Amino acid sequence: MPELPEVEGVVRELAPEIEGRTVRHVTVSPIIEQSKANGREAIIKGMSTTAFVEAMQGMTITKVIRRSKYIYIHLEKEGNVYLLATHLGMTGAWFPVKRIEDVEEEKFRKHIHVIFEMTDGELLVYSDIRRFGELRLLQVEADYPPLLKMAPEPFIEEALNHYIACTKLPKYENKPIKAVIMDGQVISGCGNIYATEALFKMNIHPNRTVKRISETRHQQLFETIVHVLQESINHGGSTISDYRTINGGAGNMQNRLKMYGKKHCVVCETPTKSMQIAGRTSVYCPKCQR
DNA sequence: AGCAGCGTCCGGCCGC
DNA sequence: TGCGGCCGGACGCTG
Repeated sequence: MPELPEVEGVVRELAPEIEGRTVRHVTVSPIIEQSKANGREAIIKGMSTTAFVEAMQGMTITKVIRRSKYIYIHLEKEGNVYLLATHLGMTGAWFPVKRIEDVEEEKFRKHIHVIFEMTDGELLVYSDIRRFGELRLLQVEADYPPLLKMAPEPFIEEALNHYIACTKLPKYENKPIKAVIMDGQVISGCGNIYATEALFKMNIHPNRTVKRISETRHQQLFETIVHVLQESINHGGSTISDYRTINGGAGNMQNRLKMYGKKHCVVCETPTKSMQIAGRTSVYCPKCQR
C-alpha cells in the first residue's frame, strides 16, 4: 500500500522516463470500459473513457511531481496546460516499457488497465490489481476541490503549524490520535504503516484522544512522523503486499519497521494488540503505548 | 452547515 | 480444493 515514501520513489523513477514525451494514443482495458459503461467510476474518474482517450491524445508530459500521495502529471497541448491527477490506491503501478511483455510480474501484467503509447513508440502502462487507483484529467487543481483541502507537504515549515492548529479544532480534539494523523487534511501522506510506527516510537496509544496529548508531545509526534517518512524515502519505501517501485525493484523499509505487522513488541516482547480505528487495523504494544 | 457513518471502487488472501 | 469474509485510500452520499 503506497504511502508518501512509496509514491515519492515512484515519482523519482517515473519523472525522468516520461517527462518530455508526447502521447500518441491511449488504450483502456475492456474491464474498465465495461465498468464505466455500467456507471461505475473505475480508475478513470470524472469523465467517460472516450473523452479521456480523446483528450489525452497529443498531450506532452511537461513535469511529474508528488503531492501528498498523489502523482501530478502536468501536461500541455496546443498551448493549453492540463493536470492528470493520479493516485495508486492500494495496488496501482506505473511501468514505462517498450512492450507489454516487459511488465515482468504476471500479477501486474494481467491487470493492465490503461496504456499510453508515446509518439516515439515507448509505452507508459498503468496496472492496478484491485482498481482502487485514480486517473483524473483536469485543467487546474481547483477543478477538483478535494485536492485543495490536502494538508501542506509534511517537509515544509508550515506543515507543523497546520498540524498543531488542527489538534485544537473541535472536529479533531475528541478523535483518536491515529485517526487524525492519518487524515490527509491534517498531515499529508501518513497512512497506516507510518502512523503505526510513529505512535510506537512516541509510546502513544493509537486510541488516545487528541486533546489528551500535550502540545509539546504533539510537536514531537509530528517530528517523529516526518522523520519516519524521510527514513522510509531514504530506504526506498516499504515493499509490502503489492507495492513495487516501477522498475520492478523494491524498497527495504519493511525490514526496519518496529510495530507494523508485528506479533510481539520489539522492545518488551509483550504480544501486540490490534483494534479498529477509523476503520483501519491498528497494531500497538499495550505495555509501551499509553 | 458540518459531520458521522456507511457505500463505493475490487481481487488477493486467509481461515475454515 | 472451494468459498465466504475481510481488507483498505479517499471521496460521495445520506440522514
